[in-house]
Amino acid sequence: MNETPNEEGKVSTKDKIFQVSVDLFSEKGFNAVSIREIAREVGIRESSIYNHYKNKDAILDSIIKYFMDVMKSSGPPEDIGDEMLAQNPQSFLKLGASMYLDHINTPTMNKIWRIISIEMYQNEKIRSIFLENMLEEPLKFWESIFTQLIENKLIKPFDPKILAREYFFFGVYLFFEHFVLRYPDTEKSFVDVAKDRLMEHTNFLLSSITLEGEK
Amino acid sequence: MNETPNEEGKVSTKDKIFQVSVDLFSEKGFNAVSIREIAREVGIRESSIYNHYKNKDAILDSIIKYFMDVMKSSGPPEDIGDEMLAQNPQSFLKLGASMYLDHINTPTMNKIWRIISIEMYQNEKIRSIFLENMLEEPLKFWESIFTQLIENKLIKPFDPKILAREYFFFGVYLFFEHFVLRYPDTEKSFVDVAKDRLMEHTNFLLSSITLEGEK
DNA sequence: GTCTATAAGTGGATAGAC
DNA sequence: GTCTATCCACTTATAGAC
Repeated sequence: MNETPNEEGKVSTKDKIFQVSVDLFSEKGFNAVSIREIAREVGIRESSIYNHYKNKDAILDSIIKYFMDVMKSSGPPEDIGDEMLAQNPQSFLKLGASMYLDHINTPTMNKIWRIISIEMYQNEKIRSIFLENMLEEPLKFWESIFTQLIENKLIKPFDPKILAREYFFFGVYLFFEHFVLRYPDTEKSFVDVAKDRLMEHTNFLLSSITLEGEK
Repeated sequence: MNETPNEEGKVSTKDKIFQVSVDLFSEKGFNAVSIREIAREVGIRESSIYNHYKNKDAILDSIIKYFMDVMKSSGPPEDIGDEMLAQNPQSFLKLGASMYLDHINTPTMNKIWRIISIEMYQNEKIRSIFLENMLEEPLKFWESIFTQLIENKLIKPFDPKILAREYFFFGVYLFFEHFVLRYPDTEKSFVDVAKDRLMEHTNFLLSSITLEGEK
């Protein structure tokens, strides 16, 4: 779980296995990677893997646990402050999305996002993590934001459920495009790509829902 | 390739293999299904499979070929008629999307859509089919539609590229939600689900871009 | 066109020496 | 904690009898 060297300046074998597994799983998918391949890449024999992880599934479990720990420790963007929401909805939508993306912008996290996108269709645990944390929870969050914006008469009174979907599904589309389709073929991180395109989408949405007097 | 019985009232073994493979691949993914499993389900020995298909890859190839043939024979929605486009853009957006979906609405095609969504990340042929036919080509089509609508002064003069994305991303999202996420857990076909939700999206977009006088 | 038999390889996982 | 050696289940695919 620890990617950095310890005090002796060495990376533990368990960490090496973790990191190599993240690399290989994200490239080929969990099933297409063998314990032998991981061991070879780490530089040990396959039987030695079992001194660190009970079995192959346990490696994937620890990767998902790492992912969830990072996501939780980053915290939701709810603490941005009500002042900005009340005074400048434009900035809130733009900044809120950026903050939501920033804390998942490391090479390891980007690879795990890819693993999630690959394994989602067959791994029920991964699927439910995505559904709850990357779909249902954010939709509720943005619905509450749009509800506030409407109550404060800062935007036109559309159905906040529809607004949340129109706003957030574009982010899911970007996720699909980047991690599943790997399109466009880019070396850039998801966050860097998504920020620009989300800005365009946010601007378009805002131009539709901002009250005339506020323009 | 032929799902219906022939004149003797019998389904050929090759067709059985095809259909069973579609069923199994769409449930478990190509790699997770063995030739043995297909043979068992068909009711023959695994060696007999090789009398009909050269190898396992050839089965998947024939499935993709079937998919492409159906897509091509259905034709693009460009022949809907310019009159409707000129006179009633609302109907065009709604009807155009429906027509685009209708010709892919069979149980077999739905299962192949699922296979495509599963194999896209690792099968370069399938990935490029999706990118070209389900992403780039439709985006170009809708961009040309919005360009016409703007030229005819039927909608506000937004950037047609942005409009195409803002309209079409929702369809890609629905694809992702239905075939990858399988959410919500539904027995309904993609088309039936997508039509209703696309209508909502189309209405929202139209409310943003329709000229005030036209409302 | 289907069968039996078998080849040749890869997979996850364990036992026990060091 | 790493190694060698090994097990056994399972994979795709082929040869040849019927």
